[in-house]
Amino acid sequence: MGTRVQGQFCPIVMAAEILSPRWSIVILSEMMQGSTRFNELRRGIPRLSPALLSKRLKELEDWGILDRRITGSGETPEYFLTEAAEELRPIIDAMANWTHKWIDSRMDPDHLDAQLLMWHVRRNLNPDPAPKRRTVVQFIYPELPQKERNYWMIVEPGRDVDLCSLEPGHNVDLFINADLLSMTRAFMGQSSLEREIDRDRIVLTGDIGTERNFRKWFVQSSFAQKPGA
Amino acid sequence: MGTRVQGQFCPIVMAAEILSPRWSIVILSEMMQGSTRFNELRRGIPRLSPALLSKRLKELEDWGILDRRITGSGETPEYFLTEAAEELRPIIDAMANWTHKWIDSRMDPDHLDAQLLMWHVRRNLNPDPAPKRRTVVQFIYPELPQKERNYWMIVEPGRDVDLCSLEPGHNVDLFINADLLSMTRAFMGQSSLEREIDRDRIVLTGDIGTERNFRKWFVQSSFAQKPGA
DNA sequence: CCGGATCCGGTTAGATACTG
DNA sequence: CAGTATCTAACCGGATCCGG
Repeated sequence: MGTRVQGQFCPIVMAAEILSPRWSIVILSEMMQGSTRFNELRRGIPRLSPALLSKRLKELEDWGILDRRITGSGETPEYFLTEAAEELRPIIDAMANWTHKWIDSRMDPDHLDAQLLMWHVRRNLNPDPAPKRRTVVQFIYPELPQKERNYWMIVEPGRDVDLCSLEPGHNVDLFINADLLSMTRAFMGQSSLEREIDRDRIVLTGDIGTERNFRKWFVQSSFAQKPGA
Repeated sequence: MGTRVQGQFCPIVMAAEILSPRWSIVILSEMMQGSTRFNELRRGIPRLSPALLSKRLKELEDWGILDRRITGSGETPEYFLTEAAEELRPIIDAMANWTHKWIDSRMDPDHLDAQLLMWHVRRNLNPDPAPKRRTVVQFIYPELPQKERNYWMIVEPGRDVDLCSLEPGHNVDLFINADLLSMTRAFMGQSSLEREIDRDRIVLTGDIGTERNFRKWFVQSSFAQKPGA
């Protein structure tokens, strides 16, 4: 029968007990976007340790919110949302929209995180039209100390976009010099890539075809355009 | 400008950061039901320590989710929901309905809590028609050890219903002998007071007029009747 | 009484390393 | 790939105390 509620009569207190532990709703959100494997979730949620992920998955399974299955023989486990979890989807979506409307503007311009931003930009990058051959884009944040300044995205036809913070050793097709706050606001939707380029806060240099492509590939955070924005 | 988000780009992660700390959404829920004063919230949320309440109120104020105001001169502070908080109301309501639908049934019959149940029953009691004079109802859970067995509710016209677990020294008008699980299910909506009385799991003895009244006063948890039940 | 602040022991979470 | 193990830091719960 799974985990049971101990003497609670207020549904909000119970809901909090289930959904409040750190990362629980983030894990559910990630699964609602399609992840089913342990390491897929790890990749999808930076800063979540495997120990805690393991613990949370067990808890959520015990609550009947997700289902751990081993599909084939010799297969590794997969996690699926139950009907109860599906009915949380509109709630979690609403929370995301609420945050975008009321909290996004409170981003602290003094504590931005280039690496995490790049991670999200890569995740949202939609390389369409696909390049004919491997294409390398280098992001440069001149204001940052050497170690956090450079990021490379490698776009190869038929493969996931790769991100690294060490020189990958390929020719760079496009350089993007950017102000970190501007790139952040362009991604989050308080601004846009085009506007920041017009204002010279983001400067694209290099192959003109790649530049044209990249402007199409760059996709804002999926919550940037939602109603209430 | 209040608290600021540090380098987060996923709105769900941000929402979790704001709403996940223990009691945060319970406090908001309580305020959505009308509480505005510190001790009103304390009374409304058993098991929440004043220290943590104070901390959470400050955090929520910093996020711009509630507003601390001192209305008159020499007045004590009052807390009010901001517009951002109001837009959380449908989300919190939806969470409560979700819990009722998917989690209520997981109540552990071996770890019920009579005192907390009585606290909620009192809170939901609607003494209408009001009695002419002070009326005392004694709840008895024969299965429980002596110390947790008896509760008294004192209904006086024009006053809040009072609850105590020590003999209040008044004549008792109505005795309610009940099975704890049955009373719990009657309150939570998996059953009803009438049904449990019919099945003799809840037995009312004493003044017949008070009995008739009590059957009307007893109100189920406000979430018991919601859609999705 | 109201609105907190302080202290302390137990629980939870994060970082890192390691394993079948 | 899918987790454990271990250690430390942060957070929480409960009791107590304080000033108006």
